[in-house]
Amino acid sequence: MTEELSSQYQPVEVENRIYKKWLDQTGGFHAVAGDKPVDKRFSMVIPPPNVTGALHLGHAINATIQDILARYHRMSGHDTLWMPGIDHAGIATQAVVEKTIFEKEKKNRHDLGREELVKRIWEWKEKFGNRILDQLKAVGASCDWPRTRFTLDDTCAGAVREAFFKLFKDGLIFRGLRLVNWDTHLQTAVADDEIYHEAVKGQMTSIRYPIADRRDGDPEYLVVATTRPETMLGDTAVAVHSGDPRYQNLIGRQVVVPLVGRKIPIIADDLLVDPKFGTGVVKVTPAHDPNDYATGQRHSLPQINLLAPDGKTNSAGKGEFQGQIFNYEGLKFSSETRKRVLEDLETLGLIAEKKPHDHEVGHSDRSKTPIEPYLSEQWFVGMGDRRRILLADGTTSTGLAQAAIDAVKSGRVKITPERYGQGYIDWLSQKRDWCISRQLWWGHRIPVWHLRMSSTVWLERARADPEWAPFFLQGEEAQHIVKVQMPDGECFNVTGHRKHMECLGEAISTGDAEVSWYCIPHAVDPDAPITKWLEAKGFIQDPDVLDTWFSSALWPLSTLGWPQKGTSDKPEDQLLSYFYPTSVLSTAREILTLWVARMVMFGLYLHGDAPFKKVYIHAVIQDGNGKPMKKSLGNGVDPVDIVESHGADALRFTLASMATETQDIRLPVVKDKESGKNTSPRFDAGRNFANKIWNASRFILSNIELTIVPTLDEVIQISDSKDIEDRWILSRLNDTAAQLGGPGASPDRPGLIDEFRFPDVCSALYSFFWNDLCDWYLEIAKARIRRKDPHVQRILLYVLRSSLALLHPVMPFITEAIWEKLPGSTDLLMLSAFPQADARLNYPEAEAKIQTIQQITRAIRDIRNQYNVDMKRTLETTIQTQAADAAVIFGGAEIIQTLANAKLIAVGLDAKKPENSATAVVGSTRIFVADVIDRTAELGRLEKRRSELDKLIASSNAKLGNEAFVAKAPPAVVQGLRDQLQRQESELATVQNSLSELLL
RNA sequence: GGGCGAUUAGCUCAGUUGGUUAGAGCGCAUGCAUGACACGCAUGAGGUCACAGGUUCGAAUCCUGUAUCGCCCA
Repeated sequence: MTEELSSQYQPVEVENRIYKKWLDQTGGFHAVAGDKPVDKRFSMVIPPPNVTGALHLGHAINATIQDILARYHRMSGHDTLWMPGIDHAGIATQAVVEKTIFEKEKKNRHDLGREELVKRIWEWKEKFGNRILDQLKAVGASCDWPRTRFTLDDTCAGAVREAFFKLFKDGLIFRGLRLVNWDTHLQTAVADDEIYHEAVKGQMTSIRYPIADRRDGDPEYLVVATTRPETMLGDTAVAVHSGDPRYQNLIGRQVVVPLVGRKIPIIADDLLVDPKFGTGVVKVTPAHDPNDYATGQRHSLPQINLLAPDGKTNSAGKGEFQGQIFNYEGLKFSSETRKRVLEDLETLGLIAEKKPHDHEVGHSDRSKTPIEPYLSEQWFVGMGDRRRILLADGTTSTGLAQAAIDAVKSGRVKITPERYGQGYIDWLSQKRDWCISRQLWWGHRIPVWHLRMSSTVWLERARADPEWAPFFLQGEEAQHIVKVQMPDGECFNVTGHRKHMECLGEAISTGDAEVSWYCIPHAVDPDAPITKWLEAKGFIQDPDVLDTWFSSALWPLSTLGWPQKGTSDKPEDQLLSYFYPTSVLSTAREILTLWVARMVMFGLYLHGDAPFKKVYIHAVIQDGNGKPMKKSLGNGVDPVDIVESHGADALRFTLASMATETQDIRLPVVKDKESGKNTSPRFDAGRNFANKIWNASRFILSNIELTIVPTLDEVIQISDSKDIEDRWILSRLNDTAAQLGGPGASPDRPGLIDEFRFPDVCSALYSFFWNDLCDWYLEIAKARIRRKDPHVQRILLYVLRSSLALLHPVMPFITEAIWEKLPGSTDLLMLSAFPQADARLNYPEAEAKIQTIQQITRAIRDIRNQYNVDMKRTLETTIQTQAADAAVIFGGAEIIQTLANAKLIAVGLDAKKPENSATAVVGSTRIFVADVIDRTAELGRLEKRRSELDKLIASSNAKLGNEAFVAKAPPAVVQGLRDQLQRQESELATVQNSLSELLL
């Protein structure tokens, strides 16, 4: 049957079949809540990829890392859940779909209408949304696929409404007028991280503002420089530095804003104004610049918004100046209005100076158009400190941000590499309120119903209609909870408040004032009767949707079933109580703040514990020149291409080898000549290793005739017999298992996988399998293998099975494919036990002896190569050595003779150097190979070694001659150096000896 | 402007609390169709640890400064 195995591993032939086998036999890697203790459970949530996305190397490296962890823990006997899913990615998805619709049908979203657009996006999602999950499967991800979640599905939506209700009830969600980043093309607020900055060529214009009510000695104008002259229409102050002597007596006076004619104050603000820069006078436009906004807050300045949502100047953009009417309403704000303002100022002679000025302008990542700071009403989650907030575990904190800071500071959440913890804390420490509303149609509709009318009407209704009464009569100020009874008797809690949290009595006493009520029904079902009830009463649902990060922040909770105990009432689905908090979150650093911090906040606030114990931040892969991989640069490598060309295991092994703790890693990118696709020679390393595993296994399989699996005891018994190489390879195997971790690992003694040291995991596996097993053990054992020695067969099968198990988390496909061909394999490898190190398999004496044997073998091979002796010629070798080593060499004579193709003529202290022989020196041992002498070459070799030794000995002597060193260095170090010096001197003597013999 | 990271062999990276002759893979050189594998085997060459100071008996490792590259925040 082994003849069918080709001499080169063909991943495409096995990967699909193996993956299907896993799915079939594990129910799609299905995990259920069981009854294991907490330290025998392992859970992760996948960072949900964007529904519009395709797999890139960042996903691939992260999926590899997570899958290594999942498979390792599963094999270690832990109940293991890896929760998959995708993110609806609000603005990104809507923009993509809108764009395709426009290209095909020339219709924009307003032509389609909200309902139709959302329907189209869902259709699009059904069609393309699973592509990235299929790609994750192609790299071998063992996620619990039947539990796949989508951030916009019913379960996640229920969690969003529950979270919103609780936040609102506790006063942590509020409505406010803030400056947001406005995308005038998509007509929505966008987050800071959705903006990129681009240098544009602009102009710095200096404008004269006439001083109002001039007194003697006053200048006629104050000169103000700006790159955005159109914003002057909304100026509400000009500012100077309080210590600036030029303007000292003008502070508190007024200037007239040209074109609009408004009188505005001259204020002193030392934060905004740098007296050394420009004229030392700055215009202040609170509604159109973040710094000016802050200045406006400090000085209680009015905010004049000039911008309509579509990017045109609104009705505030007009006025009268010097008897003339100026009107800019309806003009594009940053282009047409700017042009006209400049022209009008020019005509009035109010431009003092114009000069070119390059500056950075924020652009929307989605529409590629310039961002306008825009003052608008938005919903916010309050991050800052307040009297106290109650967390779900009953403890309190001063605020959401503070709670998340404390979780990391206290070690409750451990971030690896540690240095990233500081960035997380710094970002949260700003405690900036989180704007959660987006003027989009794709996303979680904000669950707020709003009604505005005069307080007298409210009061009339409350008196006349008992259904209205609760809003006025039962509201508890502290909780803002109202119980509303439906006509059929069902009750719903509703939380809500009137604008600015006024108390009801005051509102009514203000007479006919307009009063707004915001209601948030406590209902997980979006079609619950309460919403109909509210709408029948005239309440209208907020048109906006929530920031995508709001639902992402709930991801560890919502996927596990929160606010319920699990995803269903069945015991096996009680995921939240069994798997929360999750064990590890593996992700990229750029979302540490936007996503990770918010998950921690919500986890603590809503469910009383941080959502994960550890956060692992993986490195970012760049191209060979240190440039980030970007579509626009065309320097990206598509992991799916690598799966096709090299196999998933090669991809995984290579990526895991690169997953260091530095911030960035480079992957040299080359274009494949045949396919024209980007690839990298680095992946060859993984492919070659897979091929090596394949061929070694093929060799072993074709040479064993066993039907049952050897037990550990059996193997120990065999290894205790005469063959030292058996003890040696078992000891090496055992050491490798101990390094990686496995069931024997604990928090006190973590293995390399537990410590996220993936490159070390890979190199341990590589050097064991390739160097120890293939290069040495298989070669040593070949003679026994050929003569069908039953002992060696058992050792081979035992070592191969263990090796495959150790390799499986990193290279699951090939190991499973070989495993199924092994005698006695009934279960899947992925469900077998991860090898555990066992002290009985440590053989230090065998390791030391084989090391000596290896050194002798290499020395003989070296001579063969140096003198170009044909491989086929057997080298007659004499070894002159101490008695102790002689015994070892004698014991390993067969190994040396086979591997070096040598014949040992004599070994011992009195072994004589034959005529015309070459000499190799290993410590104090001399190895003579007969009849290959080349005097010149030999002299060269020995001289070179002598000069190396001279230097080393000089350096050792210098250190040991230093009294301070001997006195202060630890005794072990001093002794170690003395021993080393002795060895060096002994080797030098041997070399000298050989040299003088040669010169005779 | 503030913070973080990187700089070690031609390339990509390791190098744990400072301590014996700084390691690996790829690439390179030489030889090899050897009953698992040429995606292989054997052997070898190749490093002033970015630069300049300092601390120390001792520095790739700790400190200060400089340069270059990159990331994050403003």
